[in-house]
Amino acid sequence: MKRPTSAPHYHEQVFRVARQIPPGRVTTYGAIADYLSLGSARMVGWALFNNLSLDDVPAHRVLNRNGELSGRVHFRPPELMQALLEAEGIAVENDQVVDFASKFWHPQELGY
DNA sequence: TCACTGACAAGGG
DNA sequence: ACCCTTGCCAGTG
Repeated sequence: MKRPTSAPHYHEQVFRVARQIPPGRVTTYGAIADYLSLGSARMVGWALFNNLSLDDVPAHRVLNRNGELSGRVHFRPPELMQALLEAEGIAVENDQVVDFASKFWHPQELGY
């Protein structure tokens, strides 16, 4: 549902960035929060949590700072998050992305 | 209105 | 490397 948003909505900003995470790459709650100057990484998780139904937002590419799939419990089934990542060629082991550092993508890489 | 909660992060011991 | 504390800020009771 679309609602009249006059004030800056955290949701919209988070989605805007999340949608641009390249397939096969991942980023973190903190990186998105930092890029948007939201002040708190918790806001990012909160935004994604409240909009799980949006299929066009690759929420599975957003991890915590350790590259762990901390948000997997909110997928149905929980294993879906890992499955989506592996489908993009991202190896996951023990709820953690393998070689997280090389897969990491920061919003600042947006064509500058 | 106050207190507690959370898909988090950074720093200290 | 692990555990605990603090900062963060919108939602909820």
